[in-house]
Amino acid sequence: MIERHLARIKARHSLSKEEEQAILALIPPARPVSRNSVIVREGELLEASTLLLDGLLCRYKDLPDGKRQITQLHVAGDFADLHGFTLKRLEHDIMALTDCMLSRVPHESIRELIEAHPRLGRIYWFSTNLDACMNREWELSLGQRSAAGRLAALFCELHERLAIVGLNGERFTLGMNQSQLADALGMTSVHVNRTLRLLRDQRLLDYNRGEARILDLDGLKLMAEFDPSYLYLDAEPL
Amino acid sequence: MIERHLARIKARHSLSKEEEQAILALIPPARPVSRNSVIVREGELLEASTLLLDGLLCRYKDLPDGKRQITQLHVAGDFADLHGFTLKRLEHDIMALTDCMLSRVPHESIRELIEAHPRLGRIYWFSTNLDACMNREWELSLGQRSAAGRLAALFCELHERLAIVGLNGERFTLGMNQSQLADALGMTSVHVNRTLRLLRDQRLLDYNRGEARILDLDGLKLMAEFDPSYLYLDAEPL
DNA sequence: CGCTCCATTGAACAACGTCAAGCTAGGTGG
DNA sequence: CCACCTAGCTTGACGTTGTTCAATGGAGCG
Repeated sequence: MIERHLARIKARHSLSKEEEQAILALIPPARPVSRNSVIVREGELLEASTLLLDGLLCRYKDLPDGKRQITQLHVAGDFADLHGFTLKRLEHDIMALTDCMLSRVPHESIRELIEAHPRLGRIYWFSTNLDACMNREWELSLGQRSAAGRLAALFCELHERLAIVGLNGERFTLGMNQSQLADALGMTSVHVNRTLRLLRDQRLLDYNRGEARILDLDGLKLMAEFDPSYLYLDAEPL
Repeated sequence: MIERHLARIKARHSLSKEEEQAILALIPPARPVSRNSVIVREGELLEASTLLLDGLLCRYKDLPDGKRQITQLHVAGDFADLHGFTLKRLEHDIMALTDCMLSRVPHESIRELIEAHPRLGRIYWFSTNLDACMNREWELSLGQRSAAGRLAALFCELHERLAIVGLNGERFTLGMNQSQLADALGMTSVHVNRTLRLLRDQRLLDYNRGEARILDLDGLKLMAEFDPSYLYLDAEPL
């Protein structure tokens, strides 16, 4: 499953044999983590970053009054908290949305890797910048798109990102219930339910108990005004 | 005005004399840019990053139907597009909200700097990760806070960030009109106007033609449920 | 069988957007 | 100095989107 991480990188940058070997040597054996486990707590001091090899994670922030915003999703191949390498503590939690396989990479190893391979340092820096691009796209969604547009944009993004690591297809498992979708999209679970029905009635998307099925990808893209350029699938060489 | 950039770094990390000198040597003389100029266009190939020494910039994304989301503001001392060092092209525009002083730092110089000073490399990586923290905080605002809460949170954040570079005080110039505030907060200018009146009537904030005056900072923080930990003013050593 | 979690639905309501009209301040030209 | 011009602010009336509250239903599981 480590190939998914390599695929994620190679979708944007070429890797020499040496670089590829260095990355493979970096990654310890994965361990399973079950659905709904909190992987990283806000404020906790970190000495390693978590690579997601299988399953789905989310980052979320809570307000004192109990409101929650899911700020990002992570699919297989993603480093969930590579930003922890420089931040040392996160300002959000990270939770497993499905059963997952995780590998903990010590910051010390990352530091050695990028000192030996400065270009890999820039590639991983790129990777955290790419996360920020997705954060900004979600800001656009939350601020400007309608409820249906936000839902459509979310599924367009996931479809693209899963395809990169070979998990493409019109069906995929999200594991999120409607209440969690609501927390990601800045709406209530009741309204998520109604908007999902709307999309189903329009034969765009079917979502049932954590299982997504895309019925009409072009229709979804149109509804979302989706432009995948923020995913940098045609990145410049580093 | 270069001290503002140093102050921004030093608010989170110590700098040795050598590192400080290396940064100072990096930064070319600033040039003025007038209000409403577009500094960087989406998709444009970048060979330098822009350091903001005075004034205010914003990043924004547009949808095909004309809706605009301002995803981040930059105050004096910020690198506006350091993420361009690895991304090479941005997925958003950058525009001057006020008359500004800018310095263009070639990517080649940045690369030499961080190869000579790996710790500065990590500090600048931290800086782009900090930008992402603000993006996530804005996601939280856009998704979960009320209109008044979003406005309050924006001004709390700006007050903190300006204080870091020595521009503190209850008054400051934003230069944004109500329509631009609306684009940043995911609402309409009409609703911004009404919400500003609400905050003025509650003696929390006075905003008049681009000039902000904070009347009751604690009250604003309460209204925003503001927690400044995402600004990392107590960062761990790198 | 009963429990629990989640999805679904309806009705009332609140928040925010839309449209349109006036208003104000500051700039410009005579 | 005044007349006018324009961008942006303000306000009201009304429409739409999304929320709240509460009840019902369905699926998996011990």
